[in-house]
Amino acid sequence: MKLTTKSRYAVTAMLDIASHNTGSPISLPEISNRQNISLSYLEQLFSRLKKSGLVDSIKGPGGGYMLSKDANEIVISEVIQAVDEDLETTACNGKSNCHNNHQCISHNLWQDLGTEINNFLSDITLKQVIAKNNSDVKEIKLSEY
Amino acid sequence: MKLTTKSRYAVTAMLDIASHNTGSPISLPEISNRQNISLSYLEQLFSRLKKSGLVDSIKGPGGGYMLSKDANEIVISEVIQAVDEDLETTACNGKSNCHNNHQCISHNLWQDLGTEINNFLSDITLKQVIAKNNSDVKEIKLSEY
DNA sequence: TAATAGTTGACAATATTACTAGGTTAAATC
DNA sequence: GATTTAACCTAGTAATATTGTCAACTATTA
Repeated sequence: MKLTTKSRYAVTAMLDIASHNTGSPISLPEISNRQNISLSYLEQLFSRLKKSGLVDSIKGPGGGYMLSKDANEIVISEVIQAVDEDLETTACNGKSNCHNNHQCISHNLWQDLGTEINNFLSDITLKQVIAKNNSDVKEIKLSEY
Repeated sequence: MKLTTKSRYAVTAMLDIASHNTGSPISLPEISNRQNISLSYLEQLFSRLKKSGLVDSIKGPGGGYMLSKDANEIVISEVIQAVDEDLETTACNGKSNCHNNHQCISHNLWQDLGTEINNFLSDITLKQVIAKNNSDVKEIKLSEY
């Protein structure tokens, strides 16, 4: 699980579509204006999102992108994984060139932590984030979902 | 909260020190060998970690770095924040150039999510990660801490 | 059906960040 | 005091993120 501005842009854009879900597609220029993300960059991100099957596209005037499934079926982690390839696993992990125990241990520690973060982000859907926001609650608490 | 290889290297290195805590300092060449992280890169990371007050250093032969406080007082999030400056907050956030509501809403959505991730990583200390690993449990579950 | 404008899609160029290489300074041992 | 080991500093290179430009496609409209 990698978490950068790229991830944030992708999630933000998906949230934008989800919250403007009127049945008709949302164009990238719209999202670019609303979210202050460069159009070129959005195009690259949505190329990935489409390849991952998270959005469908329609060309021409009135076209744009739509969520491929319902907003409560798309979790944050899959959006992130669509645009940010995973962190490389360490060279040592499971391979023969790891000579001492301590090395593997430390590597596994981080891997487990990464898994945990991933689980965390797999529990939150686009819809949940938006619903929570609409209810005017300042802080989002996972336990409250 | 930003999560990259840089973060992972820093956390791994800190875990390495914490798990070899014999009172005497740990040198970067040691960590470099055990964790397969380039020495030069470790030096840069530890420059940040020291500035943030997470480690103390001793020069010369037999020198190295030590945790500045106990391993159960250092949480994962502060290690990450020491080496990876925070994600820039969006240009719109709280400023006058945000003209429509949707924009701010979407920005806040991500910010809240970021806060939540940060809270999550603030609940886990170096010591907890190591203890969990020593107990031979495959998966780490936050609820079990 | 031809022209036009809105839109996705592909590719090059720039900016930022990750990572490496080499040298300098401080402390310890011989 | 010379040598070794380590932190510390400065610059360079490689990779990635971000932006800019242009081509290809599609619906509308005349």
